[in-house]
Amino acid sequence: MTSATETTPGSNAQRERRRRILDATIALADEGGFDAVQMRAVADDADVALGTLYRYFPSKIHLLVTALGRQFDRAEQQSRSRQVPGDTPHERVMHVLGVTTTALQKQPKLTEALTRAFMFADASVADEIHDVGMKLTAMLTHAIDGTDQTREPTEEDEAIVRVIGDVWLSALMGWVTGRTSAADVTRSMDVAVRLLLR
Amino acid sequence: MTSATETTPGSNAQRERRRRILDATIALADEGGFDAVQMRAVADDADVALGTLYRYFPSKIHLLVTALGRQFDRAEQQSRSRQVPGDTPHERVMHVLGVTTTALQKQPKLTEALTRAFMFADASVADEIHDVGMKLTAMLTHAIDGTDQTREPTEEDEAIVRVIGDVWLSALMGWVTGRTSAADVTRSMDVAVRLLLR
DNA sequence: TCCAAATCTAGAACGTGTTTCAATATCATA
DNA sequence: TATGATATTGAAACACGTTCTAGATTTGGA
Repeated sequence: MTSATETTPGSNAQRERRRRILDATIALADEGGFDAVQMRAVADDADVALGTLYRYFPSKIHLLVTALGRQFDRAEQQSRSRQVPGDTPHERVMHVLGVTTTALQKQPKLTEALTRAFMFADASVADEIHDVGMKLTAMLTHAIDGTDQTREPTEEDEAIVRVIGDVWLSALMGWVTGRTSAADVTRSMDVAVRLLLR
Repeated sequence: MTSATETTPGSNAQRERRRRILDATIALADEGGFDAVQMRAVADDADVALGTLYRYFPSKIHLLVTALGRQFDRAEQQSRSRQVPGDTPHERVMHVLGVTTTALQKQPKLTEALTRAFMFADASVADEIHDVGMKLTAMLTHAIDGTDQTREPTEEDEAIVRVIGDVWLSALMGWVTGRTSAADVTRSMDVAVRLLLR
């Protein structure tokens, strides 16, 4: 038994199963969105029994929100190191939002699946949701303050970041449900950021 | 055939059926929330066949979003006439939000059902969603400007109203999914309004 | 190495949103 | 009023999330 490949608990075989499940989830979501992530299909593709899938993730929502967390981790790792370009908080925040929105547009089905799961999550998924919220907050706060650390994040910064996150979620909701366009998302964010960071 | 009881199309019997369906929907939602609004139960309570229910409303989401629109109409009628108290836009907006949030808290199950439907609605419900959005926008714009009509709603007013609506939806989402408290909703709104109307 | 406990598998089964269909009822009009 | 079109009914059937069960298989400790 080699060890320490991950911090996830369980035996090697279990970590492997978990990875296969999340990979299958992302692949199915990327192809067909929320509806295509069917529990029987995930189990089949991941080569586990349906009961096992439910042992690892107690519901489709848990499964998708966990997958969202993993995606967020990867995106954050990519962006954390780099300095955010832009001379003002406004410019930097819009840059981060722009880059992210562009990335989401490239995998619209996946975005739809993960966003819907996030919206539908109830109290039993509070931990995972909180996790995702923290990562988003960290990303935006980092953008407001810049990497040069000229100032500490103030309480006001945090409040602004929360409002931006809310507007973003609403905009994403409109987009993934097909009621608005991706350009509308950018437009909404631009207006909100202009109002908040002035 | 007496006429002109409503602007809704169809025969008297059809308008009656439609009303019974929406009444049953609201009653079930008020008692047990989103999950309790089961299509078979709605059909039974409204004394129509399941197929008839689907002829009137093509999905559970359409049904609930239409019910939401009806509730909004009633709330709007109540508030439209009255002058919104408060000397500043901030005070007036917070008053409207406070009154509405209090009302929603009194029927948490109903709020949960209608909010969830709103969040889940896809493009096929765009018209109904747009309708609800317009009503909310009108209410908030009215509050910002006051009844005394000292000024026209500016483009900025409209942008602010949209952002407030977004924050409100996010806050409601957290509350109806049991992840945050009703007090958190008020707090979120207060912070957002303070940031936007300064 | 052997055994008990934990885990995994295959598959059936249940609940609820949605679809479908044949039979019946209602309506609008000639 | 008769008749064809339209609406309603009742019931069955399907899809997918979820639960449950009985029998392998794996695992970890004596």
